[in-house]
Amino acid sequence: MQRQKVPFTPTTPGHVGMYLCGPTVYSDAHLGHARKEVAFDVIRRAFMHFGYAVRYVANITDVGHLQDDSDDGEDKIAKRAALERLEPMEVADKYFWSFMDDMAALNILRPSINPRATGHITEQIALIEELIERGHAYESGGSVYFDVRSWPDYGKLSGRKLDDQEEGTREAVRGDKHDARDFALWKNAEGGHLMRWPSPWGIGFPGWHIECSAMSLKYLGEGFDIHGGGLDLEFPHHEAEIAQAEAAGHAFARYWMHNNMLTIGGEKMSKSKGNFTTIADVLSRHDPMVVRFLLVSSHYRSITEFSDAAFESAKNGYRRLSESLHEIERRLSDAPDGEDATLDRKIETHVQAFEAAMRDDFNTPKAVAALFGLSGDMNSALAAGKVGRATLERARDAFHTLGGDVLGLFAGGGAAQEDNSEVVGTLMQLVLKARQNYRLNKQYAESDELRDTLAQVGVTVEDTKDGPRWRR
RNA sequence: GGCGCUGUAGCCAAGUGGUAAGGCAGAGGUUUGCAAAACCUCCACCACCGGUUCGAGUCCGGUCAGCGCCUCCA
Repeated sequence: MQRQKVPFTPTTPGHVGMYLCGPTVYSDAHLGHARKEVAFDVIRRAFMHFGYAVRYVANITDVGHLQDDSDDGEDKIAKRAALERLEPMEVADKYFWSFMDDMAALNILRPSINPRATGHITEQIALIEELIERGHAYESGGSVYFDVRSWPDYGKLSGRKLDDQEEGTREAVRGDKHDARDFALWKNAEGGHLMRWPSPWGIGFPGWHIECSAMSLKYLGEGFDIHGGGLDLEFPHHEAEIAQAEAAGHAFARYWMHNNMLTIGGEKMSKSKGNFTTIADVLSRHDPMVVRFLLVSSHYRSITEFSDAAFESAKNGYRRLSESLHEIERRLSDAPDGEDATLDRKIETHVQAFEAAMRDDFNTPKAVAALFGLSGDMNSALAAGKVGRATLERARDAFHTLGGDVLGLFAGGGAAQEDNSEVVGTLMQLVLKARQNYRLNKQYAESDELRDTLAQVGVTVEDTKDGPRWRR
């Protein structure tokens, strides 16, 4: 708990246990979620690349927590349920599955364990009972609260002191609490809460923070390695998780990692501000790999600004990399045997630069730069002539391993033409053949017209030594 | 008010005290029927003012600007 970059040492050699705070499933996920998921997915992939076995636990919050601390506050899932005329669990499942679809599209590896809060009510109640026994929590009016005054360490993660905090409106909603800053472990479900469970304190539902303490300890064990999440969860969510676990006598996460926020026009993208773009919306307009590339082009701890220009830039940059890889693969078909020692050394240099960057707090922008270095050297060499098969294979493998396996780019070969039907492919062949005939007859007006028309619908035609090529 | 972060080229974005990675955009050239792609070349008074140092974008102090958390938020 040093609030700085430190070397990582796993609890169990060769193994890494990671817990990631997942979304509350009550509406479509937005780009901010994508940023977080991609950031930690890359971290997980990097550990795997360096030979660690990773157990990756990412939870789903499907209990509707309160909009605020007042007892009559509506919970988000219930609110949505009323709006969509659905059962609360129907809402949770609907957005759970849409979240899963988004993650799959973004090429996020599936979690080893994907626990849901509603499936771990027993564990949460057990943890609350431990806290009451140890005198760090108290029951009041059918609810249970954590007594922050009883736990001096409260605030150590976010570096704050209780007495410095602004109290403001929270005084007004103190309710049953002894101290305005105490937070709920269990809430009385009076007032018609739809999601409710029996407990030693009556019918109710768990507080927001307790699920993560209970589930991470259950699946990763005491003193597990890494806990991650968005920087906006550092306080109070993660602070509360630590207090709950440690006050109950359980060693908690040893390393904390927080991804920084996405901004639009300099302002944080957030649900409450309404200035967000859903992942589904972005994916309808952009190649998911371009989205990933954009996210990975800035460091996870930096604030990242989003704009149309950023997407345009990412699109062109990503194409440069994937085209380079494609060219290598094309050249492989008639490559001469042998290798090029000088080029091999350059490839090795870039591979090492990439790995060094990833070892240094997962510096993906630097790693991406190494990929561009690899691409540049290969393009240069290929422009100058033929390159030996062994060297081409080495470069291709580097692209696949680093860009593909570690950064998660190049999924599905990275081909932008994958979704093209057989019909489109056949039509394009005919059009290109017709255009070639015009060109051979020097009827350039006609051939250019075909090319221009295709360009208007977003199809680019390129004439190469090996014949015409097209892409979208 | 408390805690914390950021300010690097037109845009995005790295940067461990030793004369500023990378990408996009732009300019010139090679190639091309013309393009596209690719290749070659070019493109930074590191917000401002002091200080420490042989040497500071990097450390310290201050100023200005912006942002985040302290309430649900990735």
